[in-house]
Amino acid sequence: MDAIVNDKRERILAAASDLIVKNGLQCSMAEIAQTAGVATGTLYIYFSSKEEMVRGVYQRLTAKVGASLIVEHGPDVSHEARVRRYIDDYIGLIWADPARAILFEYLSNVPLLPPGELRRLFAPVTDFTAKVFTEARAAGVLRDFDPNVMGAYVGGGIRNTLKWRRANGSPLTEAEHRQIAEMCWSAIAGNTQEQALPGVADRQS
Amino acid sequence: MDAIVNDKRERILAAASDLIVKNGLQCSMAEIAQTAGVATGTLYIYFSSKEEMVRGVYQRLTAKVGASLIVEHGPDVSHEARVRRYIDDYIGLIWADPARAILFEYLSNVPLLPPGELRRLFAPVTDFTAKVFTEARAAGVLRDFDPNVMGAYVGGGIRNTLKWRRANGSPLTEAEHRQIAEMCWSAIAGNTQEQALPGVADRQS
DNA sequence: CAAGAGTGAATGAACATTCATTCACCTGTC
DNA sequence: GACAGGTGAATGAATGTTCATTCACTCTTG
Repeated sequence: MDAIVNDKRERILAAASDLIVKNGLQCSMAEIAQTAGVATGTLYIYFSSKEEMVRGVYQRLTAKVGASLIVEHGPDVSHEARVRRYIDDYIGLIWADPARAILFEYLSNVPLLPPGELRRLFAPVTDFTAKVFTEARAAGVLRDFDPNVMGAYVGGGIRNTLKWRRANGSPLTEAEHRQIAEMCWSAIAGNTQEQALPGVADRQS
Repeated sequence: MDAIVNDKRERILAAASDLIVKNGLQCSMAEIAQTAGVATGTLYIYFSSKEEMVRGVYQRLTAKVGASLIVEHGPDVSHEARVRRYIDDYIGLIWADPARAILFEYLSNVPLLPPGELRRLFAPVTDFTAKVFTEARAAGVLRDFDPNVMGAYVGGGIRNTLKWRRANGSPLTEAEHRQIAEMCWSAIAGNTQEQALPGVADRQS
């Protein structure tokens, strides 16, 4: 019962996601229903309108992003390691599923969803990012810039780099992954030269 | 005669740009025509279809971007200065006109314009970026990464940072501008340590 | 210079199509 | 048989595109 309800809702959102990636928001409700294997009218049982269904698609997306980025850190994990972990997870997340990345980029720039609403739906992720960056900054690990600015810079850089890279068709090598992470870290790392920590992996020439 | 023709085409593209920013690609041809002060049928004199008109809008955009970023450098301008100038121009360009930035971001992610076509239309700008970065890298000023990767990273970082920043409503201070430029430079600057400048404030934890 | 003929950009009402939304009717379950 | 979830054809509004018509302007001719 409840499982079926959720299953249908999930299938509708998955179908809508696919078609939005392919054709944008002009994809028809009939096509979405057909892809999901339900009748047109069923869409309106789960969502009051197309616009609200799109909101559901975006929300589903933020949930997955949050699941990939938000992690609990034990007290033994250094701030630098937390930030580096965040960067790695972000790169992995964006590269792992091209369709998801395209959908995210598209919906984030569509006039239908105003910026204020996007920020509200995305709050769990941005809050986590702000927390990690703020604490790292307080520990002197990051620059003395606004943590939100640093978060936005790193995220935008990663997404745009991988978007360009995706067009190439070839897989992302481990070396490239490391290069991008290095750019991210250099952009926001604090000026305090404590990188000469004993035991911590140091950057090769 | 010719001036009038260009004037009308220009007015149509300007109207379309405005309405796309406001309502996305669903804006109607009738509305665009009305905003431009012409009849509906006139649109089809200058463009064979709505899709081609959108292409025209994007092309008009790339022309403006190119005009802001592409500069001739004399032989006395150092490679570092060229890259820093590029970063500054990019920040200025994106911040100067919010509507233009939104339009650019939206059209760059719309399924109607496939990535291959976007790259083709944007080639003059990316070619210039690649040239500046490639030469700077050859001079040892930049990291030994793919110049296109570095260009994409910096551009994406700037655009996303300013997009987030724009939502705040407050103007961009000179200090913020410098901070963003610093993140860009640090991300791509070569490892050759000529930045060990004396007098730089460093805070030790 | 005057007048007639020609040109093609501009127009906007009409057309065909597409599409979000609705609702009368199923179908399985208790 | 009552009820809830599900269905898909019907509907009416919206929209991209067309095209017969207008008209300001230019060219030709007497």
